[in-house]
Amino acid sequence: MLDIALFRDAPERIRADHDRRGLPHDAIDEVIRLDGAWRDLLKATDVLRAERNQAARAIGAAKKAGDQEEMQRVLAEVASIGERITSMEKEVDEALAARDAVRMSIPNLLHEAVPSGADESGNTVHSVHGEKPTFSFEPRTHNDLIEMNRWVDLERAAKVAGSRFYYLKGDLARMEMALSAYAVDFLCERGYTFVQPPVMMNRTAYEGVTDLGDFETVMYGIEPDGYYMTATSEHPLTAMYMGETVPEEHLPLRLVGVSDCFRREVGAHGQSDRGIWRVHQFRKVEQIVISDAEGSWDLHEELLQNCIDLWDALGLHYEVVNICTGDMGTVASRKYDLEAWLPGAKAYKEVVSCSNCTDYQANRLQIRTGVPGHANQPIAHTLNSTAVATSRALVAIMEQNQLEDGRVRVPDVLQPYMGGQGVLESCAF
RNA sequence: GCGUGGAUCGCAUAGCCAGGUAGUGCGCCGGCCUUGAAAGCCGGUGUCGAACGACUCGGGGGUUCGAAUCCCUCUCCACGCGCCA
Repeated sequence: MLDIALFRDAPERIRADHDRRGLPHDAIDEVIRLDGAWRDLLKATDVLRAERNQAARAIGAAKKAGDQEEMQRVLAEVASIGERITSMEKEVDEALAARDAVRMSIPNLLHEAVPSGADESGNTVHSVHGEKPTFSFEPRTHNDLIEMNRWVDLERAAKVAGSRFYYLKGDLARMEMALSAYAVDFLCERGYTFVQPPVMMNRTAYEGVTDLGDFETVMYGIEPDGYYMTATSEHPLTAMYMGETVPEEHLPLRLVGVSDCFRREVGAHGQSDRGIWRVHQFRKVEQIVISDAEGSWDLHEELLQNCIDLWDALGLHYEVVNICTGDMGTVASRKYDLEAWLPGAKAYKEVVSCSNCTDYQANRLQIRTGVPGHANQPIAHTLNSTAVATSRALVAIMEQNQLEDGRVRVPDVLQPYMGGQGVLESCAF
């Protein structure tokens, strides 16, 4: 959510941003109009309340003085004012909610380096890493590999849970744990603090970190308790400091979280999404940074560099993509994706997303930086980046490291986490 | 799950029983004083607002002319009991 002061003092900055995105200005004008209406209503209500407060004080004074007559006179005078205030207050609340409903739909201001483009075809390649692997045989898709090795049981998961769930079995399940542990260790060595967050959040906290539409299409709701399963540890980790001032001596706050992620994936269908590429539950190691405004762009580059070093260490071939205006979404000001090469699918596909949300999330969450206790503390900046989403990283490793017989070579850096095992063997059942 | 006690300004605390301008200490900011600092003294120190003013005592609702204070409800915390990996 953008600072309301931008709408009042510098709406031309928001308009210029909408021009880059190819969006009309209607919503901006609507916010400005609704803000004016809210402020007028609030002012009128304040006048009424001032009247009531004055009367209440007069009654108190008359009572103390023992002047029954004066007390009764003032009482009669303000008899109906309470009801009027109550109904005005309701209007004020509605006016503010109406303003913010539209304000919430307005996306973050884009960084100037974001390339222009209408959709994902406008994304530009930032850099290419590793060598495209070559095979002396026709490489299989991960779907073939998990099936022939019995590493994933989709049918029984569908029986027990539903479609897009899976049992991860044997050596592949073991490598999943190795990946998580390796990525966490990797970031801890770089000064990130390991945090295991709750995987359910309440509605208030969740509204601070995501689009309202996500409640319909992404998150699972837990009734009767009113919790939501987290779609990524970005959400509980970013909301962690909601309503607080992070002391400047702790900045930037570098966190590495690991959690299972739960996504409804409403509307997602298709052959390309078979297997474990797009599923309702997967584990993800996530980088989160809370910083001040000055440091956030350097930290965005740091997050990307961590991903590059981590994925290089896994020995995989991938591209870093600079996301364009038309593919950006609401919250990020700038975003890089890592797209790994899948030899079986013969395509680069998204495995990492690295965003600087600037003050857009922190504004809604009211996360500030500075010295606690001071007035008007600046709003923090929040950044997030995948380190590894293990289900997708497993797909990339399986397809790039596959052997002719269908087994898979374990990346060197993961072998110490698997008792020195060098190759994934198939499951007996 | 049951019971008891709590939640007040950045922190700590008073006010609640008995409704009538949210007080005090610490911290922080500014001023006086000083070569400079400390101490001391004075003022300020939540939100909206140009200002008058309004709002703010965990959240929501109610009673009342008026609620931190009374009533209802929810959340969280502490302690005890019960249950439990």
